[in-house]
Amino acid sequence: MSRVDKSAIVRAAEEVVREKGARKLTLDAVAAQCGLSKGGLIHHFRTKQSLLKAMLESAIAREDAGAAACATAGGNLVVSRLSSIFELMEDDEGLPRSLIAAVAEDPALLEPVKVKEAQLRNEISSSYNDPELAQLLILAAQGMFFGRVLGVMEQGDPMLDRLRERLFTLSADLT
Amino acid sequence: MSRVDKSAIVRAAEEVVREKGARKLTLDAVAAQCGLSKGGLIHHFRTKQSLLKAMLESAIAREDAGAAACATAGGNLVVSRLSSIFELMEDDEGLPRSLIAAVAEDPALLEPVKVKEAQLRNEISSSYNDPELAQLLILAAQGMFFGRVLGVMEQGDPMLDRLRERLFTLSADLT
DNA sequence: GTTAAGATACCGACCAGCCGGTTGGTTTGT
DNA sequence: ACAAACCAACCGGCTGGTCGGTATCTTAAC
Repeated sequence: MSRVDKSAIVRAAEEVVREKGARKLTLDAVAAQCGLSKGGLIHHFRTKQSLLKAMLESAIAREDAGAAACATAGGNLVVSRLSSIFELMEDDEGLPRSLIAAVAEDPALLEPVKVKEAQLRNEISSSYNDPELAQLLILAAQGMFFGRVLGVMEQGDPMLDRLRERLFTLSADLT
Repeated sequence: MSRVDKSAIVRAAEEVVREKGARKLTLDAVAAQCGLSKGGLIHHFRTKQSLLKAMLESAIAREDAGAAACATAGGNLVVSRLSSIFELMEDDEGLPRSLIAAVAEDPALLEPVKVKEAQLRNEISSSYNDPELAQLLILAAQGMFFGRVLGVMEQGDPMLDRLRERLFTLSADLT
């Protein structure tokens, strides 16, 4: 076996991003963070892009888990999706922004996100009798997500809470 | 006077981004694109960041002009804003994505966007008797914008058109 | 139980290309 | 003549990736 496994490396990479920002996500930095030499790191991820991909997949998995948890807790599809988006908005500070930066520069990384999103759209289309409205609610939440994560919206703004509330009440009315 | 002015340089930079992507937006490339040496370029923009800032401001100005045009054509505030967002979504291919990448890595560039957005929120708050709903409509459009620009949503999707339509009908009902 | 052999994990020095920015000079406009 | 515009060679740091080697583990034959 190995002293470190891939998931530990991904966590280390996330840590680096959180502490130093996307621009400083360097192979040396990641290696140092998880107590590995660059050679050792490269042994696990042959290229930086593959590491980015793993980070993206990890993030997606986490978000999915959040949504699933809320879904079993009784929320409908849209409500649980909204919850997971807002949750993601709260806890991690700089990680989402950095992932956005990475993705914006390399569209190839998006593939997994794309399929997840397509799945979600299908589920919505077949679950609600006004799927467009349901879609729009999620899109609004995603808009808030980007606005918040990129720093356009202040987090202290009470407007933000009101909008969040409103989204939930609107989505509760969905059938 | 000079053979080239700042706006020409900004246009050249946009061209580079559109052709080669954000990662390849290098001072040499921009200089070459507008027939200037790197030294000559640096004479106009002392640092790369200042060039990025100019690009951002130019983009904001364009989007504002679009919204203003629609506003004088009779649309209400939200409608004109939606129009300008969708317009931006259509015409430029890789530019918005690259600007997003730049901004995500350097939050300082966001300041102008931030104030514009704050202004817009204020106007909305005092113009509609359900400002939250108006906000949500714009946020949904922005969500679509990000989804489309980052490549998560396919542009051929008929769902996209339906959502756009729906947003306009909803915003037409605003008072 | 021991050992030989192969594979896997890891190390760290090194390299080559890229890129932002500097500098010292030349041209061009007034 | 003076300044602004511009040029082109150069520098230095950073970074992704390579490479030749060592250490640790697995397997299996004896």
